Order: sequence, then C-alpha cells, then structure tokens
Amino acid sequence: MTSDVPKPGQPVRGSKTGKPIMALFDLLGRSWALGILWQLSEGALTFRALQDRCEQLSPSVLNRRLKELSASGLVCRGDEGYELTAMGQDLFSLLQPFGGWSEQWAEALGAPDGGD
Amino acid sequence: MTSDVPKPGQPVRGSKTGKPIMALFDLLGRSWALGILWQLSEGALTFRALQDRCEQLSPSVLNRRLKELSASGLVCRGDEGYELTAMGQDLFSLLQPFGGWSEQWAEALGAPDGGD
DNA sequence: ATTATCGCTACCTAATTAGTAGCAACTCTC
DNA sequence: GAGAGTTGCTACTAATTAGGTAGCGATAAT
Repeated sequence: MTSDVPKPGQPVRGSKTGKPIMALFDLLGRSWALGILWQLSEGALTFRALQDRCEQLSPSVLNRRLKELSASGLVCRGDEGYELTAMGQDLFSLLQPFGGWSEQWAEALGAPDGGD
Repeated sequence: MTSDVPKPGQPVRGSKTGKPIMALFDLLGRSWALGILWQLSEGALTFRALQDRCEQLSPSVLNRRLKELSASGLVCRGDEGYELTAMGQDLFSLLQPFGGWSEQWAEALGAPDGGD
C-alpha cells in the first residue's frame, strides 16, 4: 500500500487505473466522507462539534476521514476548527443538489419524511 | 435484519435519523456504488460486463451493490442487462459534473493524469 | 452431448468501521 | 498555581464490510 488516501493518478482501493473520477469516488465512498463535507458546508466546526453533528461518529473514524480529506485538499484547519477549503466548497456546490434530490427520492420510495 | 439497504426515513449505517440525504450518502458511500452508476450511465451492461468495467470487482460485492441499488430504485434489469432507471438517470445527471471536477482536482493536486 | 457463457451463491480472509477508554495540551477559575 | 473542564486525538478491541476464489444451475450454440 503506497498510501491509503486515494489520489488521482494513483491506484486506489478497488481501482488500479487511478482515473481521477475513480480516485474521487473512492475518497467519497468511505463512511461519513460525504456527511462530513455536508456538515462543514455550513461553516467551521471543531472536532467534537463535528462528531456531534455526525451522530457521535467515533473519533478514530472521524480523524481518519479528516486526514484523508485534508490530504486531498478539501478540508483544512482554521481558527474556528475544521473547515472546507476553496476546493472543498467548490465540490460542495456540486453536492448541494443532492439534498433536494434525496427528498424527491424519499417520496418516490414512499418513505416517511425524516425531517431535516 | 430489517434491511441493510439504506432507505430514507429509516435509520441507516451510521445514521439514526433517517434523513434522506444521510440515507443517500450511506447508499452511495459504499464501495463501487458510485462507480457502478457511472458505468451504467453509458447504457445497459450484463453482470459480467459490468464486472469487467469495474476492474474485476468480485461478484459477491457487485451482486450486493446491485441488489441495494435495485431496491433503491436506481437500477433495474432490462433486456440488455442491468441499466439505470429513470430515477437513476436523474441521479446520474447530478453526478456527471463530478467527472470534469475530478480532473481539475487531479491537476490541483499535481497528480499525473490517469488517462481517459 | 459438449462446450461455453452468464448470473449468481457459498465460503473464507483481509480490510474497514464502530465503539470505548483515556491521555496530553490548553483554558478557566479560584 | 492547583483543580476542573474542554478539546483533539491515540490505542485498543469488536463488529461489519469488502475482496477473492471456486463453482453450480441455467441457457445457448456446436
């Protein structure tokens, strides 16, 4: 294992080609990675605040995800705690539409609304 | 087992609230889920063809993902094999921009281009 | 009948995630 | 400046998921 942070241009978990899109999918396809970006989109959060927002996500996993996301240039530490980098915000702007979509999806599946 | 397919409105892996967005992130945040949607966006593929596109992904994992994605209404079986449902295509349209973004990201990280 | 492909299950090992405890550093109060 | 509280994090273990391989039953062509 060269590195366990998926980087474009390198083989990643499940992908030997290193195609950027596959590296990105690997990075985002890890538990809570998308959730963390989602939570940070509203502003900086301390480690423990982030843990609370992510339903008491264990510190070991949170720390791993934060290291990966930092190494990938999506998250960094500021005065207020962890926050999205410019690139992270840019990625979030692509992610944002998923919020509304997921609600349509919920209705289509006939699932009760979980609230916000 | 109630169900290990994350459905909006129900608690999912790591999320007890069942918020649609969290259920969606759980579903998509499993290995190869995003990759499978990506591959199917170009048209229907048989089980084994899909396996090839996903770099010989093991049948056990592929089958698990396909069941989850089917149960979530994103994928179904047609004459030609597995394909995206209308809802799956709709989701893909949100996913598509990630392709271009990942290439910018690759450059920003100074990674060599993985081709394609 | 034989061979080949296809979709998939069974089984096992490796890796990842989840959960809990607690420490070192820092701040605040007194 | 001792004690209490908070923060960021590491260490360790248990549970869950992913990955890999073998191969079966079904269908189709030879």
